Amino acid sequence: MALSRDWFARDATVVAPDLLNKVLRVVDDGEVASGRIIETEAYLPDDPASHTYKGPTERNRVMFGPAGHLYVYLSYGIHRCANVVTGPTGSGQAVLLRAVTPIDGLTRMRQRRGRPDRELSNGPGKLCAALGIELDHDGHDLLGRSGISILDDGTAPPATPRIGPRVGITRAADAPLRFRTPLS
DNA sequence: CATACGATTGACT
DNA sequence: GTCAATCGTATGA
Repeated sequence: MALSRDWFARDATVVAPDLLNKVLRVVDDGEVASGRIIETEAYLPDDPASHTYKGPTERNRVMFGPAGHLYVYLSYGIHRCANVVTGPTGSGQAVLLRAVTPIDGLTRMRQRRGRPDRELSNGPGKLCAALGIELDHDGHDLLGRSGISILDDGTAPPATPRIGPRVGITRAADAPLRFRTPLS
């Protein structure tokens, strides 16, 4: 079932671990691709590592908008990274989706990625490529009936998620804001 | 206007 | 393990 606006409007440090085991689904022209979220990272207000740290800009405007929307940006001029906007409107926080395990649309994912199954969607740029998330999706409402959505299929989040430092950033990298489902 | 850099990935030694 | 690719954004002249 779909998640509510209030569910997303909680603090990023709460939403990030709660997103684990939720299903990220992309419907494009009737074609479905989906995966179970297994790794996330929280980006907070007044977080030196967050894109919102220096205030609103053209790129990060979605992060200052209402929760439950998708923030997509171009990373290293090549890759796309997808985030879920969280918290009160205007607070500028989000959760980065770092990895999913494929559920539906495996054939299309292999086609898009051209990599071994293990590397289909085990990274923030990889999952966007595998699921077909584009820069056009920046600002997309996850509660809408079309396109990209996040669903609860009844699988509970892990009782004890593995928590660690964030990855691939240069500032405040030591903050324990990275959440991952323990290996089965 | 000019330029340095990044919430990454994939190829290569 | 190391390192180049690649370009929008931010920052400074």
